[in-house]
Amino acid sequence: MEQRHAAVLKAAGMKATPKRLAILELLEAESGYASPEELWKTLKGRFDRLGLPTVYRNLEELSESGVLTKVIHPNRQLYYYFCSNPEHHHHFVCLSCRKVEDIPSCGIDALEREVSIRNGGKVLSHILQLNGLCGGCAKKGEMA
Amino acid sequence: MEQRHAAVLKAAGMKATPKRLAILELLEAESGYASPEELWKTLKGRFDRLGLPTVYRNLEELSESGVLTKVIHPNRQLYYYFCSNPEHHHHFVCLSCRKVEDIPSCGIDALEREVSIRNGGKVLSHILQLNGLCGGCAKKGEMA
DNA sequence: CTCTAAATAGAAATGATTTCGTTTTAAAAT
DNA sequence: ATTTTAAAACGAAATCATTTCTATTTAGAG
Ligand SMILES: [Mn+2]
Ligand SMILES: [Mn+2]
Ligand SMILES: [Zn+2]
Ligand SMILES: [Zn+2]
Repeated sequence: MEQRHAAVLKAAGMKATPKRLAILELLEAESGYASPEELWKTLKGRFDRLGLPTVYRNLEELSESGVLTKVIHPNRQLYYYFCSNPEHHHHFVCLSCRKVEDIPSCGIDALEREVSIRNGGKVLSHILQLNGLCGGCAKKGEMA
Repeated sequence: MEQRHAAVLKAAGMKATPKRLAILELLEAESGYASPEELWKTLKGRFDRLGLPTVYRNLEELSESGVLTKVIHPNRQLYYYFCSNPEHHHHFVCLSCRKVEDIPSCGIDALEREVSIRNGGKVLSHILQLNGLCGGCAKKGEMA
């Protein structure tokens, strides 16, 4: 499993450092998204030294190379999620327990075409995210 | 036109203050989205006193009552846009000139149903935004 | 016109995120 | 195995967009 992550990092042109591997392992084990500070608090015990800026930097780099996914949260803080699904897809994120579920298909290809054709514009990226309560949390009716 | 905005504010349960009306007029005249500080710099000359926190507060309140639309920007700063289209729809935002164009339809209703049925979750909100370059900017090939 | 809850001012605080100069390290090259 | 070096990490300090707080003003109901 460590090999797998090391290969992913190598493929992304990034050095396979112990801290990066630890971040990936922790995030993969999580069922949901996590904040830089939360990851730092969990991981700093496993290293002699681990700076919060290092966690921020790595999460951002991993997100840019597509290894991690950024979550857009109403509170405007940064959250990241590990998703191994290589297909283009989007996410349903629970605002209560932070679970993330895949949304397999989106009609965005069609929308992109429409924008191009109608206005001559060029779509560089898109954001599609459903926010809500997962099955478990919806039952409990809680907002943690 | 001032009457129209006053009515909108009243309908939203908000007092029609001169500053709120000025914010709405300015944003309606804009073809694109604007930041709180930009609006403040433009408007503070028109009032004896106008605090930046007031602009922030009003933009947020107007956004919460649905009068304005928040733009999700990669630089993580706040931007707001005035859109008078009352139908449910989404936006294509130009990262260069900040123009905003309506996206009339989205397949999100279907996705919401799918999430509910498949996992028993409850979709509380969704984000769909296309980022890119509008027709004009795509031609120029510029990123301001 | 009076009254009051809502809105605003403005200075100060906040705090998540980033920067910077230095030190350490992964991994390529010998 | 050792050397080399560009990348990564440190961590204290800075940044700066956004929010908070208390006193003051005002929109609009009665
Ligand atoms: Mn996924
Ligand atoms: Mn619109
Ligand atoms: Zn949940
Ligand atoms: Zn444009």
